[in-house]
Formats: sequence, C-alpha cells, structure tokens
Amino acid sequence: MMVSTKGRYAMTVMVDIAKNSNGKYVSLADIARRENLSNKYLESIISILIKGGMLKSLRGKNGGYKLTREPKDYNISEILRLTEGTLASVNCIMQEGVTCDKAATCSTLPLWTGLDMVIESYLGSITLKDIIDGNRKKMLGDYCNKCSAL
Amino acid sequence: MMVSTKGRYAMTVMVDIAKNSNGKYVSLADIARRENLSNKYLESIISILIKGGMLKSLRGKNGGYKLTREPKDYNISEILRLTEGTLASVNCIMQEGVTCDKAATCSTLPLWTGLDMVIESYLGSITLKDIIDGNRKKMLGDYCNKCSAL
DNA sequence: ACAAAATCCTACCTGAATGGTAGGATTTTC
DNA sequence: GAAAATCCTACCATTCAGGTAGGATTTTGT
Repeated sequence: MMVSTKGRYAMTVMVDIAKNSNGKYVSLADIARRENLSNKYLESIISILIKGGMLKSLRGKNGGYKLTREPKDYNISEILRLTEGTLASVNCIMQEGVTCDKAATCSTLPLWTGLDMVIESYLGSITLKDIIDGNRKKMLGDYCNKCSAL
Repeated sequence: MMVSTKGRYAMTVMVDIAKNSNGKYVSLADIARRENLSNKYLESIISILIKGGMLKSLRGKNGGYKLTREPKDYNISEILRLTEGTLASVNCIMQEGVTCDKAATCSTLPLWTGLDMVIESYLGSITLKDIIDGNRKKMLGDYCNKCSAL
C-alpha cells in the first residue's frame, strides 16, 4: 500500500473544499460530516496541508479552510508528497537522487527508479481540477485498454 | 512506501539466482552471503516464492533453488504481487475491480484506479531478463527526460 | 461584554504489520 | 553415517497507521 489514509483523506479534503467553497471558508465540521470522516483525524491532516501551504485558515465564527490557489494549479503529486512524506516506492531511495551505499552495483535500483518516475509522471500530470471535473479520460484513458466504461 | 523489504529482497533473490544458477541449484547460504542479507529472513521470503511457483527447490547436499522458467518469462508485477500480497496503491481498492461501498460517488477513485493502472502497466512490462541485462533504456527510458546518465 | 463557533496545539493510545530470529525436523549426497 | 542443505513452526521487538482526548485560543454576532 503506497498511499495511507492520511494522503487519501487529504485528497478528499482538498476536493471537498474545492467543490464546496465558492470563495468562502469551509468549516472542519462540514467537511467531516459530508465525507463521513472523523472530525479529529481530519483536523490533524488539515494541519499538515496548512503548514505546507495547500490551504489557508480563518479562526473564529464563520471561519474554516480555503484553497490558496486555483484547483488547476495543484497537482496530485505535491499534495501526496506533502502528506505522505515521500512517494518513493522503496526505502532505499530516500529523496530524489539519494540512494543507499550499494547503489553503484545494485541491479534492481534502475527498476525502482523507473517505477518512481512512472508514478511521479502520472501524479504530476493530474490536477485537482481534473478530479473535480471528473476528467476520466485523463485519469484513466492513457493506460486503460480494456475499460469499456470510458 | 509501496514495496517492503519482502518484495525488494524477493527481487534480489530472483536476480541472484538467475545470474548465478547456470542450470544448477543455488543454495540459500550462497545467496545470503553474496547479497549480504539475513539467512533466516531470506528463507521465509524464498518459501513464498516456492509456494507461488516462482522457484523450485532441491533438498539435501548440493541442493538449493532454481528458477522454474526462463528469465524473460517472469514479469516484475507477478513477483511483487506474490510477495507483497497486493500492489494496490490504496486500501479502498482490494483486488482488481473490488472497491469500497462509496465507490459510485467517490471523486477520487478514478485517480487511484488510474495510478494502479500506470504501476501495473510499468511493472508488467519489465521482465527479469531486463534486469539481468541491465536494460536501462527499458527501465528508465520512456519516462526519463532529464536523466543524462542514460 | 459575552456566548457561541470555530481553529490550534499537545499529548496519548491501540492494533497490526514490518523485519526479523530461534530451533529443530527432514531430506539427500558423498 | 556425517555433512549439507531445505523445511516448518513458533516467537518477538519495534515502528507506524489510524485514530482519540482535552483544552487553549481566536473571532463573530448579539
């Protein structure tokens, strides 16, 4: 499992706010109720999104959360990388270019590197707007050859 | 982290055997020594590979492990799927086509489905032979646009 | 002024999975 | 019959996922 609930719920939150904001601040309680998720757990996830600059907040009555940019200006890779810590598929690749000490002679390293590139390429190409619009062609199209539901 | 040491070491084992077999059985002790990995832990991983039909074994002196097919006839997806249990990127997608009960109205599901397709498409296209041959073009080429080391 | 509505912050908790380890039984060869 | 090898069952420590609890702080509306 690459993406934990933390990253998955982060996406849910971003989409929920994007859909329900209309320029206003959206309260935690509303998000949690709509998405049927734990109030408290969401709070901790939103906190990460705020510290990472994905959301801004307003305290007090009528407060809540709001996107800092247009939906088209978020890509999924950055949202997940922020909440998950890393998207590396194996833990011998810590950050971009940082590998373990056997890297020079490791036969399988190019495999893991290639896998990471494929994942980054995909997630980096999808925007929050694509998800809100339900752009199935972009999300499923390129690789879906036996998917009749398209 | 999508791939744990279990899946990663499984790949290491498969590659090691493929490289060092020459038609003979390769002993656990030799693999562990060459790859500098725990004898006992490798044993438990190899056991999975045998039960899944990836390797065959011979007991007794001069015994060990051997591939059941040609390296070109293994793809990485099946090896990892066997050892990891699943390659699904999120746990709301259990197996192919099996999703959670909110699937019909879930905005983000196409994203996770698309991600899984991309991963499967990549790992399903790489063979054990590609890794042994160090076929960097196949493993890194299609997606690597800023990689001067190719 | 004050209550209500909201975010913010620190700490804690539980169960499952990861990443192993230990010891002996069994099989085969030389 | 000893040595070399796999096979099998059980155990274990640490980490992390996935939350929960409680109160402090900030802002608004009346």
